[in-house]
Amino acid sequence: MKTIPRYLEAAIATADGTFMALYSSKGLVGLNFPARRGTTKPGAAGAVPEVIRKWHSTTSVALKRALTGKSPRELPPLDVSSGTNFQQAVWRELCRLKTGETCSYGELARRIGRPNAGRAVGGACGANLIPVLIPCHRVLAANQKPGGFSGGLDWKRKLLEREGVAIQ
DNA sequence: TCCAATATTATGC
DNA sequence: GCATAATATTGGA
Repeated sequence: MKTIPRYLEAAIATADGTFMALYSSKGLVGLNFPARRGTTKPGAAGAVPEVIRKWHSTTSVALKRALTGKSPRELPPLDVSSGTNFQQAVWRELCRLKTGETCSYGELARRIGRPNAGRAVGGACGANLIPVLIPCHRVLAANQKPGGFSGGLDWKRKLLEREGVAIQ
């Protein structure tokens, strides 16, 4: 699962910056937080297949809604083939969380049938390539402690706050 | 195959 | 509260 064939990158401009979406032939593979400086320019949009343009449109809308604390109406197909079985199980479970709902790593582990794999769940969340759309930010540690976040704890706090979730 | 690292959790001081 | 041990999964030597 290291083989990264060839992905297509497309930019999504939001009020919080320009996100970078990564697509494969199967669907959305990854989503990156806005890079500090001059993000790589939106590549040649002309070479983008029709399907991906549609996905990108859906992704764009879903992302913007998610950023404002609302649940996306529609998600593009997610290509999670880059993750292990365990990770995919975790991500699938994450997608079940509704806006404003939170869950602990331990509880999440329990839901996927690995009651003691809380730590591994943390690892799976950290390996999540599609933050925001796969709500890894809604996962807190046991005592409602913040835990961590790939794109920076700052984002986690901001996202949760917009969904009406207060964290210590 | 083994070793080290982790966005955890439960327990003991 | 802080330090320590236990546990699951992953990635690399």
